[in-house]
Amino acid sequence: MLKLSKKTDYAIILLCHLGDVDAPVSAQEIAGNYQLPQPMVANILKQLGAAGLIQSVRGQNGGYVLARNAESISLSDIISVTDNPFNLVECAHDEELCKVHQCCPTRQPLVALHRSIQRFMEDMTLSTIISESYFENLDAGRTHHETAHLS
Amino acid sequence: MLKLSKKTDYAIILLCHLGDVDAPVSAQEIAGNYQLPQPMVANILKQLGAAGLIQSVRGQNGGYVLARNAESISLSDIISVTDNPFNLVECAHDEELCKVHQCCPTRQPLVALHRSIQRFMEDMTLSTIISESYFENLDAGRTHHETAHLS
DNA sequence: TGAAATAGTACCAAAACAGTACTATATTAT
DNA sequence: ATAATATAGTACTGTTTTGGTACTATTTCA
Repeated sequence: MLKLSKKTDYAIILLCHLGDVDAPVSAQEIAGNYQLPQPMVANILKQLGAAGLIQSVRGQNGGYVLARNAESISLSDIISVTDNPFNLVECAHDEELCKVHQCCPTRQPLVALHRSIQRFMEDMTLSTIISESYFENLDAGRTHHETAHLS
Repeated sequence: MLKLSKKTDYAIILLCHLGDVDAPVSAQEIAGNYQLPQPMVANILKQLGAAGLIQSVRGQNGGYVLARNAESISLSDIISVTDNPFNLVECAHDEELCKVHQCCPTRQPLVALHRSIQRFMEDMTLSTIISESYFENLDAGRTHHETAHLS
């Protein structure tokens, strides 16, 4: 349906938060701050950890921190973990999947659109997202954020 | 999952075909031509007709023709009919859906991405798609249009 | 030792997707 | 007239994806 999944939506919020602090942050803490379902947040963090985008600290006072700096994490990286790797049309990566590729009238322009979106998402890093966030500078000291993508 | 639905995918193929001929073309004819499931093709054509993108001619020798010229039908128009109107995030069109947009850390950059994609899809008309598919037959490696609207 | 945290799955309900089917109506060729 | 071919409208269904929960095991610290 050409829409970001909730999982991706949440993941961006979580990563933005981790990009703002140095000490490990727990799933419970983030879920509480943004009013997101705690088990979902926990699962997404596990997944982001398994993918190497964040590092986990186990045990009491544990949590998660970014595994690399925010400049090197792209929106494309995030979506690849929480959705599948971006594929506007199936034939974008594998031409053989297109059963009418000999006479397909749409592959070329759709692949062009795919690549444009792909490139945009690769260029948009977590640090870009954080710095573009409108209220970030005004609100940096706050510890409680409300979420805006809850339907 | 940030992927075009089959319905949209098929719709683009159908409309490209209709943009290439003047006489009405039937659902059966197109389905046969592209090896697509006939009932699906018929349903999509009905939907495109109801939305005013194509005109129907009933009765024997009937079929469908474009209701307007190919320059005035955009990819955005098509997607609006066969999927829902494009919405990368729910708050992109209606800020009020964003209950607490004052504190949302991700809205701004995601809406920027939304608008870039939206604009690309509005600029990409059916005639563009048709002419680019013509290029593919002559020069399949030609991809220099790909970042025209998103960079 | 117990509380708090991650790790790894497995599970479930609701929604969306892809595709089919059926009845009714319109047009045309014969 | 009527049979054939086409759209109009809509309802249905199986499968996949999505959104979210639950459970067990392990790690760490106080």
